[in-house]
Amino acid sequence: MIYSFMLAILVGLLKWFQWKFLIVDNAIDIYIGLIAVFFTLLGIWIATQLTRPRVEKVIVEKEIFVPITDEFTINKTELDKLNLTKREYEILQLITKGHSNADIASLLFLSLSTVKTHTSNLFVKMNVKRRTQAIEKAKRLQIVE
Amino acid sequence: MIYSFMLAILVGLLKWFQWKFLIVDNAIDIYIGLIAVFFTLLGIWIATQLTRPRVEKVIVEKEIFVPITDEFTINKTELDKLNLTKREYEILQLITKGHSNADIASLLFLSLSTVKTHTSNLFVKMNVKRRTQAIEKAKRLQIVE
DNA sequence: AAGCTCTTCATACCTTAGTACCGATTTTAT
DNA sequence: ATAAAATCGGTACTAAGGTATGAAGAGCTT
Repeated sequence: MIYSFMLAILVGLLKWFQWKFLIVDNAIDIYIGLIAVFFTLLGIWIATQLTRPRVEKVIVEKEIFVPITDEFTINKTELDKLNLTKREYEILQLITKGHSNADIASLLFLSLSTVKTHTSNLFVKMNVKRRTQAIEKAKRLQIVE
Repeated sequence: MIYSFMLAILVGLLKWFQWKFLIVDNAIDIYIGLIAVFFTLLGIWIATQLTRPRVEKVIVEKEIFVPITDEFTINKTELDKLNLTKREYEILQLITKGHSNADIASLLFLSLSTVKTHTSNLFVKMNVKRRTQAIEKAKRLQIVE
């Protein structure tokens, strides 16, 4: 639309210049020059309108120091050394969470006797005498969270 | 330089056009139109040459994982909340290391009774029922190492 | 000086933890 | 298939943990 409008102006200008050079024949160079300048500017204007601004992206890396997420990973080596059974390890985990033997019996649907048997065997394997020592050792060896 | 070269072409063209319209007087509109189109294109070309691409800096955050300096710092806020006495806190620390009441009595040169009194008061303040729960809570609140 | 908290210790009582020893299934590995 | 390990459960006993209550001295504040 803008361009067609420009063409309209162009036509008008042509008529005007045509009339002009009939009057002043020698001034034709000047008019042509003016046309040249005008259309050059028009071209520049069109170009700036049509061409999207060329954007050159320069990627700048900004270093951000992030503390390693304190993901707990069990020390499998140490855990294997202890040679605990599934049940024993399960019970150890509950012990470290502060559960009593009675609690554990309820949680695992076992009798108190069974839990006591497991804990006793567990302590022998861990080479500790009390559950509090088991907790301390388990946390130190990183075999529980 | 390019522009002066263009002006040279322009001068040449003017002479050519001037000569042309002397020969074919009626064709002036066409020549003017050609001039318009040419200089429009010239303007567009100049514009594309002149406009430098805008440089846009894109800052990309690069995460660098830094191992947590595992310097343990006690959570003073949580510790203050509990309002423990020196002795109680001292005993709590020994409990978390797996010591029995008898051990603690020996270590602190106290009677077993005294240790029991302290632990009992400690558990009330910590709102727990057993030493294992105290351990779990103390570690969770990071008030002991 | 009176009041407060902290500390120490004691007795009595109850609960939980832990050991020892046993028997019985069920899994797992050879 | 057989042996070994793991699981489950029980009784009886001892050890340790925990509660309740009281008492007394030390140190601090008002």
